[in-house]
Amino acid sequence: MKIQRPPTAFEQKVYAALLKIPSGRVTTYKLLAQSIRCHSSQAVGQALKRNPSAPEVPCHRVIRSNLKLGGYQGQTGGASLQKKIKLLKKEGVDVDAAGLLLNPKLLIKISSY
DNA sequence: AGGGTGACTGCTA
DNA sequence: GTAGCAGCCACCC
Repeated sequence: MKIQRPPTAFEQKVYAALLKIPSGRVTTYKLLAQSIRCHSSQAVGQALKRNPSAPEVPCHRVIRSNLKLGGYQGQTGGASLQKKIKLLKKEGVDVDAAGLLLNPKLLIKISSY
């Protein structure tokens, strides 16, 4: 079991950007990183993985650049992924059973300015 | 202060 | 389409 740490300024930035994503829309780790002035998508992934505000932050709206879902609830595939898929479909995002985004037009760029 | 890890991305074979 | 390698930033021990 991993201990929880207070969210850093960077993480809070990531969560703030995440909350800007409207319902029925999704974004990639990279776009999210750029919106917060970060040139690394991996750092964003770390923040989401450490995401202490699980359901408060719509981390399920973030997918990989290959149009496939990344992970969910600290896992990179498994039952949690299926849950994520269901959630996205519920919001109007069509995704394949494998986690592939069937409608890339739903991808948006966040504007923090 | 130093080293390793990761819910990533891009290019090449 | 799949597989391997390198680059990248922030976090953790």
